[in-house]
Amino acid sequence: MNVNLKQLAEMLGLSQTTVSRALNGYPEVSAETRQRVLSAVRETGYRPNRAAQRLATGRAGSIGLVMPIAPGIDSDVHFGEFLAGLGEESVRHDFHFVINPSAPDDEEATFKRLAASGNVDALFLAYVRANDPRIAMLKSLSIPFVVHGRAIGQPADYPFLDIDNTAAFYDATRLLIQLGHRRIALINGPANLTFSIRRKKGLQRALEENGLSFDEDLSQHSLMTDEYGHRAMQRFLEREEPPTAVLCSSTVIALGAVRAINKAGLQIGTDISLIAHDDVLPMLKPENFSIPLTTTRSSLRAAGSRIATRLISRILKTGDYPEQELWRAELIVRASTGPAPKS
Amino acid sequence: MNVNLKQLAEMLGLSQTTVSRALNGYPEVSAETRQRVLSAVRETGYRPNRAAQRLATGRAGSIGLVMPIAPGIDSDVHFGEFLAGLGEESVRHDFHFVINPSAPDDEEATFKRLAASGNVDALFLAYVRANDPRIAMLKSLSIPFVVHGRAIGQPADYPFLDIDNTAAFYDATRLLIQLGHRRIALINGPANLTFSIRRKKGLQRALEENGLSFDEDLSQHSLMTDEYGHRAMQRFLEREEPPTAVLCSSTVIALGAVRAINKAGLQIGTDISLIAHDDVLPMLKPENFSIPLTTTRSSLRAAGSRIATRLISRILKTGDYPEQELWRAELIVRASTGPAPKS
DNA sequence: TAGCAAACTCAAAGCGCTTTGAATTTCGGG
DNA sequence: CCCGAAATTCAAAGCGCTTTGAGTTTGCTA
Repeated sequence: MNVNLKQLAEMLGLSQTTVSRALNGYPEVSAETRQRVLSAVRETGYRPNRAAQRLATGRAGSIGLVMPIAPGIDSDVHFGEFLAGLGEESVRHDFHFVINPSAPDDEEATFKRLAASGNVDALFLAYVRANDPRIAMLKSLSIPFVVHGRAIGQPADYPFLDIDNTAAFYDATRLLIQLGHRRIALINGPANLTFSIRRKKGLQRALEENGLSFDEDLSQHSLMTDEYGHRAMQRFLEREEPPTAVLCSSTVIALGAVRAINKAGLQIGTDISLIAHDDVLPMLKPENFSIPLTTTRSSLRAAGSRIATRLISRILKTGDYPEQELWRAELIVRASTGPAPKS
Repeated sequence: MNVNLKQLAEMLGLSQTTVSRALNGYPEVSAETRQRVLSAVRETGYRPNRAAQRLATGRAGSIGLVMPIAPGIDSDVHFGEFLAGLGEESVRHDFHFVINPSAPDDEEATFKRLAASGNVDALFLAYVRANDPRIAMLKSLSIPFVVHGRAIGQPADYPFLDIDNTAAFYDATRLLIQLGHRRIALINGPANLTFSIRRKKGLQRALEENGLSFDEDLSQHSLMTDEYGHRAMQRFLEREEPPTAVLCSSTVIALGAVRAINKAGLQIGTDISLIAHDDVLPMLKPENFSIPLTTTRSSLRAAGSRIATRLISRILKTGDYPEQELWRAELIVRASTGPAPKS
């Protein structure tokens, strides 16, 4: 049914070489011949077989991701948004992704398999953990890669794109301190992920620089869902001296936190201040909360798009991009922050 | 650096044939030889090149998806959850996905390209539209596929998995009617998607069967985000005779609707009843809403997993699954539904 | 009109694997 | 101790493409 190069060439009375060259834009084909080839392609609906192309060139036009998955593991909203960013850029260059699901304890092996399979031209790693062994492994793999995030406790000598999480939460905390807050709580992402660690550090640093002490009990780690946000906030509010302000690592967490605050009959922005990190999820905009949320903003989608750009330029050897980028999150003040209540 | 089959065979003093057979579990290899081969693989870290394998066998161990994407298009939370389901099952069979981003108006061509590329063994289609031309196209493609959802206005003579959306919203509406509600609003998904159309039909049918008329003005279509849910609900509440009950096509929509209701000073479950469709997103559980939500429930993730199962069994020609499945959503009554207020 | 570079086109090799059909070895029975 | 069947192993072809190195035309210049 489907035509292949050989048949196409035969139909045209040309050699495979010429047809291939005509298609791939080589200069040594006469304009007339190229036209003939192109219109034959249109008529027959010829599409080159990617596997063969891949085998011949060593390039596949694809980016590989490993998706940790297991019956118990929840999907992460943020993943979809990131993917959208990757896709947005990839589609321009006719690239695709190969997503390899993997049991969480088998991720390294999956990466290796993916790289060796020849199915992908580049790899991408996210959800970086503190001293992440996967990075060293990627470096050993001789295939381009970009890390979204950065490890901690090992030299940053690999290509990455990260946001300055420490600075983001440092700034947020400073704002709260300026408003008079003293007890500032944190509902963070999972404890082993570096962005969580850095955000906590940002909070801690700002507190200490202002002569305040960091209270470990006011810091919670959890999955970034509504439910956990709610639970954590509830627990904070049950304390003898509840915090007067809270930082949330995601607007999804904030959702639950806001609910807990409302339930407790407190008013956001006056009784308690809240700042969330905003990944710019289209599903959930901080400005649409009943009390619009003050946020540290950095678009996850933009990050995805940028990483695709860099990866693709590496593969195609076009353009020249910095190997390491640290984006600054914007602090956007809305109504959820206000002066600390007099106590 | 990486070994290939030829080198491996050379090292072992065997032919490529034998090594290949040993690896792929063919019976005509002596147990001893097989052991030698396997341990050599372990030592060298040999991984077969998938592109070559693909070229030789015609199979790749992959499922192809087309992801519509463009700078303006929002990512959909539901997509990630579905992917998790697909992944959960795929990982068991060492399958992967090839995701091809595509401009929305180029989807058909992208499907064709994907199928012809030889990169995938099966295709998957979601977000079915009313009279979706993509289905006819898939049928013409001679590659297995499963549709998540069903078209309307064309024979259902293709493999699909869908939930009975009509029945779900019919049941939900009946419950509301039994509770005395007469003005029931609907905040639905995009107007061109078949699940939206069917849900509306369910509502309509239940109303008419009970001698109530369907009011087109009480039905809104929108993207399934918090923001649109909020906006739609707000508009409903501004009417002279606001509805006493509302159906939401997603818990994400419900989120915004609840907010609008609260803002209007109304009490959910007494002043106004709400039923949402629950895709079982881990991020947002209906039982955790401040007033737990009555829902029609059907796990999107389970659907993804099931579709992967069917697709893979088709590819591998193992097992035998029904070609068409219509799942029933469960109606789960919680606190957000109550008797209609006396007016 | 010969001669030469430039412009085209081609045949064939090779990417790494599977699989066919044939060759070789092993083994039990006569 | 030979023979045919069963058990192993192998060489080579082929999957569909790119690319090298060489061959053929064409268009000018001298």
